[in-house]
Amino acid sequence: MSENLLELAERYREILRQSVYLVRSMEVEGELSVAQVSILNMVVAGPLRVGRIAENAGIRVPSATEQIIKLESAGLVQRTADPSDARVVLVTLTDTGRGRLKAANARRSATMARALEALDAAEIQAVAAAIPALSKLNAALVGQSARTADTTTA
Amino acid sequence: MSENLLELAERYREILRQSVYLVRSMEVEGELSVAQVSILNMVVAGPLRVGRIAENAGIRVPSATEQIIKLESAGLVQRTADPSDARVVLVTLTDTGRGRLKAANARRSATMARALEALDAAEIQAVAAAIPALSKLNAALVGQSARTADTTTA
DNA sequence: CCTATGTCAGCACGACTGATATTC
DNA sequence: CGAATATCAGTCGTGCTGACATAG
Repeated sequence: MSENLLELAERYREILRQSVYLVRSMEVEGELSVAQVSILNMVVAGPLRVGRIAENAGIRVPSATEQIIKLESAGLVQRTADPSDARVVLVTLTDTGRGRLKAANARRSATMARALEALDAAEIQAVAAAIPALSKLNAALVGQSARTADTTTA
Repeated sequence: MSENLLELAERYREILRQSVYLVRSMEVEGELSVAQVSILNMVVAGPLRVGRIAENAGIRVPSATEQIIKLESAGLVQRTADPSDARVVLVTLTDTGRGRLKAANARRSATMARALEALDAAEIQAVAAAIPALSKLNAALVGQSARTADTTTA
């Protein structure tokens, strides 16, 4: 069994490797970057503190701060102090940000959907059926690596 | 149907977004990077020219050159002129490179396999069943973006 | 002379660590 | 005062474009 798992792991790793480059190649001049879309997608539901954004994104707080400042400069989010704790900065999506995010998401999803059209019904079904498992797999990987951050930082 | 495809596209994009960061977080100090492993994996089967490596990796030739030079400095590959065409540089894996690659692959696959163990049998089956479809999906994405490279680069 | 192949130079983006306010 | 939160400064990795050298 561990044998089969290892083989599956290798094959999925290869898929992932390709995907990393594909995601990069989906970037388009003048549009929001993947990093930016990721953050904006997080604050669609409501204001989030910087630390929480970093955690969700799988990056360190300073990296999140940097992106957020860029997004603020572009007028896509707003930074406000948390009234109950002045150390905390809450990031809120602006209307402009909402619009740009929607457009970026639409374009990216359309690109992906177009690629999905190259698959036959059974293959599409297979991808759809795997989504929950892949999501769980990602969660397991997060818990596993858990970065050195937790123990190292601060 | 296009509706369903769009929804599936969105969900898969989310998986992908997470994966990009997870791949990064799998990096370990002092070990080969993803970029390097990718290239080394290509030359396991035999010598490859720089242009071909770039193409396989989904990067531009200068980027490939840079990585390859680093790998050569580290003694993991060797660059030799193609006897039949002196413009061509052939990249060959050294024994050292083979060893280091094997170790890196083993560690990464083990990490992935450990995460897969968090899944139940049905979920593992779902992932395994989706692999060919995902592979095809990646291929479709490659063909689609096709980068501006082809027409732009001299 | 024109094309193909690869390399060099310089740049952009996005992550990281370490150090520093500010607030609790 | 120590811990938590965010930011600033400086660095690194890895990609890109444009210019260039060499070979076909």
